[in-house]
Amino acid sequence: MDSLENILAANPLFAGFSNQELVEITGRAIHRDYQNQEILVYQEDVWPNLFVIGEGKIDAVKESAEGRSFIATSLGAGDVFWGSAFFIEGAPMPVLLQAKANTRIYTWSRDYLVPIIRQHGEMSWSLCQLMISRMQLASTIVEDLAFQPVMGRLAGLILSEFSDAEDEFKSRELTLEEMASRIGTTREMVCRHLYRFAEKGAIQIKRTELRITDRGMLEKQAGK
Amino acid sequence: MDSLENILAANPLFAGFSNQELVEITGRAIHRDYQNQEILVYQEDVWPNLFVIGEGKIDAVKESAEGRSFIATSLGAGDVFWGSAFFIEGAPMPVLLQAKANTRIYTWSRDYLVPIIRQHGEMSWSLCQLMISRMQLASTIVEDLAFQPVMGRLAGLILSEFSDAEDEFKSRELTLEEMASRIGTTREMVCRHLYRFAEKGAIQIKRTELRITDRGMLEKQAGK
DNA sequence: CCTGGTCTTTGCTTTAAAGTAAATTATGCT
DNA sequence: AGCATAATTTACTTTAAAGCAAAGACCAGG
Repeated sequence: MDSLENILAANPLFAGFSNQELVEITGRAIHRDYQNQEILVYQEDVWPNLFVIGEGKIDAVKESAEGRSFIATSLGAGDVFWGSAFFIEGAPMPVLLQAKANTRIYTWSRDYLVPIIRQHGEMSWSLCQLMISRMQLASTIVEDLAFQPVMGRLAGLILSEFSDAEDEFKSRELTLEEMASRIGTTREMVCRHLYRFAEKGAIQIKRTELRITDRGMLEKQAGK
Repeated sequence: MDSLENILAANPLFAGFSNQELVEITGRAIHRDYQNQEILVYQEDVWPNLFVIGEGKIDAVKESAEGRSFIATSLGAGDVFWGSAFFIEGAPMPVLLQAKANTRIYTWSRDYLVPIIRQHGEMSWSLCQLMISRMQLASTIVEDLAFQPVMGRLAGLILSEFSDAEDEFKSRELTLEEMASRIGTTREMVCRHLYRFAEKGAIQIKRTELRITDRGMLEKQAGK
């Protein structure tokens, strides 16, 4: 595991600070550890903190009243995230945050960090840039949900998860359920479409492994 | 029409500036006028500007290769928007911007405005807050597309567009096509579901007017 | 007042997606 | 190794959404 100092030094968000300031900020961070599957914050909670991931993995998940879930994004070591209430008082979390591995995060409260950010134009600016890139992610999700049928979204998912599995079978790291949650459908649909892709020769599948045999076909399906 | 000075004075984004600075910034704005339906910027374009709407209305629209379109949001007088490239060099527009009325905007280029923003922590901070609120909008859209069937999304749309039409018929300002674009479906589907709502007693409809008769039923459908 | 164009409405057909249930195969644990 | 549990696969059914076509209503302009 990397030290917090090294993590911040590598993060553009903290690039504008002097060493001394960084030491101070580092000292004020509160670290918390989570087990795999543990929930950090629930959707709709008002959570006025910003954090950076030391190690592990966190999924940002939307859950419906009926129990379906949609994984909006996954965050990993070095990534920065926040509760909406960090920026806007009383604003609720639009997603639930759940650890997908043993995870350590370093958090700062709104009360401590916001005054520092407001003084440092550079840091606010970097935050703006980070938000723009997140926005682009969200934008892609909307596009896919609005225009692409399940098959197209699944093709995109396969390409992003198994792009290094063109020459050899690669273990399916995601369960059907998880794949379904990433593209907004059910595990049965994912399974059926996987086999449909296999029939058409785009992929080969075993029960626990997958391999891309015709990337072009998948790209066409994904509308790229 | 309001003067640009008044518009900026009312906008939290420019709250941190002195009168003198505001005069300078106002002087550097370039105004442009658009006819109804005219397109300001195309999706995927690299457009490094920020603007405020003086008057009129602008829709942010996603278009699919097959010709379907999805209206992500509508902006009106006083609203601030930007091209992604204003923040991140080379970043393409995630949406197309189209005037939905005769519209005047005041724009600033990245080259002029970004250095000013980076120096003013307050302005960057306000931008962060604005982005968070936009993100929450996007978040709601994803939630609706992922979890709500067309009927639920339509119920939500009716509630937001006709909330002041509980006692009397209100002219349908949006065409079926436009409603469809806002919830990601087709005009025929919108029409059918409108009549289904009418059958159940949630609304009353004439060809060009609409009236809510059972708000509770719509809210339940919309999942609120 | 007629006419062409746009918008709305409706019926009918097709397709995609989802729900249900059950069999099969892996996995982890004792 | 054996057993309980979780994940995958498949068949079958139901439902939602979309596509297509045509009829009706309205509007603007000649």
